[in-house]
Amino acid sequence: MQAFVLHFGEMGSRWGINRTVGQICALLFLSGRPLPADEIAEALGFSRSNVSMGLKELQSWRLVRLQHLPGDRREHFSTPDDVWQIVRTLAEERRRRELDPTLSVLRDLLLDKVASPEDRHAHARMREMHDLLELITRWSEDIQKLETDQLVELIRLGGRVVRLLELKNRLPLIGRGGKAGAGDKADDSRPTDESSFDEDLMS
Amino acid sequence: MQAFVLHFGEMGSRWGINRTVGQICALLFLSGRPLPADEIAEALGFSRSNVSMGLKELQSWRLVRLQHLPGDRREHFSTPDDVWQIVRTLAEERRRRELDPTLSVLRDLLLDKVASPEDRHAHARMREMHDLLELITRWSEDIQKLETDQLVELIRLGGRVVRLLELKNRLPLIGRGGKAGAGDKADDSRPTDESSFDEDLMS
DNA sequence: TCGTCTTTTCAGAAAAGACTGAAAGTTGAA
DNA sequence: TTCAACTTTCAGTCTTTTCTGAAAAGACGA
Repeated sequence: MQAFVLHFGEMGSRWGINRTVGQICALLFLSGRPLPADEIAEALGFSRSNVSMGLKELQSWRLVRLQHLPGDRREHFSTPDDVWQIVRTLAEERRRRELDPTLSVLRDLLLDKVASPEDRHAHARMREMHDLLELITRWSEDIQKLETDQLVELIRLGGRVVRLLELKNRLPLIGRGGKAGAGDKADDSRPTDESSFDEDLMS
Repeated sequence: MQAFVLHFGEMGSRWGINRTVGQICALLFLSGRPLPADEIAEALGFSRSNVSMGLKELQSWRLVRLQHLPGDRREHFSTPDDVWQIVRTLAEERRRRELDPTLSVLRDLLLDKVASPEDRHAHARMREMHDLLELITRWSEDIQKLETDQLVELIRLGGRVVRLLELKNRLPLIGRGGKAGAGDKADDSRPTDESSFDEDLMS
């Protein structure tokens, strides 16, 4: 447990969240029961107030839930039981905090007039970035709608699709170069090379 | 350009990379041509040596390439032309730096003997975490094998699948047997409960 | 080889961030 | 209402990270 908690402390500090927060989260995750702040402070060797800060932060990430145990006035904290739930919450929160604001900045910038040829290039780059982030945002929103077991299957499916394509590439006699395929997405108007992929998949 | 660079500086500092590095990367991305270190320093208002550090860091992330322009002794730097390439490199590098070490720690910890019932629970949690991370690692390795346009299609496909399932749920007359799926979890190898998901998809 | 142009390194200044103890705030039972 | 149990806040300290200028190291042409 020691090692796990310390590792996630380190990991935490590579991300936005700091060591304290990482460790608290790891501890709560491993612990079989909700813990009160003072036990956390004792277990990790942090000051009580530091733990209080950390817990507040974790709550803002929706990673810990506060609950009251009968016969104990102290507040107890716990992470969700399901690892997948934790990861999903984390992903969603990161999207909200990082992707969304970035997209919003990009949208604004794309409204500006292009003047110099230097700007022209920069503008085009921003659009590419914008489109990419929008695609990912949309995808992650969709993903969030799935039940966890469906999500797991979708991930496995992804892997299988890749391996399938890979296999196909090794047997070039089957791969004819296809066209076809009706409109798709549309939102970015360019005639993406379309077809090939889903057609291959579905066949 | 100003705004874009500043924004990515901020974003950078929320991630592991620092403001300087984020700004340098953003600047190179927007700039239509490779830039020498001193131009970067001037454009961003950092000291020459700071830029040198930043570039070194960016190179360790494989996000910038060094090149020599004819007739100029200075080294020039540029990001890949393709946004997708950048994001993919970033993802791969993060996996290497964050997921892999974590998995390795978890694997080690899972070898330890379980003693107390407290440990029992912690052990189980670590296993869940391990399995999840392994699934994601595998998936991301698979994903990396695709050409960019295939990847884009796969992402779109994912979204479409979700919307399809969602639609199906809204028309319960079609949806026979809910949930399904016997054992889930567990490593891989065995014939995963298979069916339910992809069968639904393919039909 | 030297001299010039360029990059890297590094010790320490400056800034940012984490952490603490003390004090103020909150809550619920009596 | 008061008190004790508990939580939060915050000013200040300590730690870490970032950034700089000066100096060393490297590269190239003459």
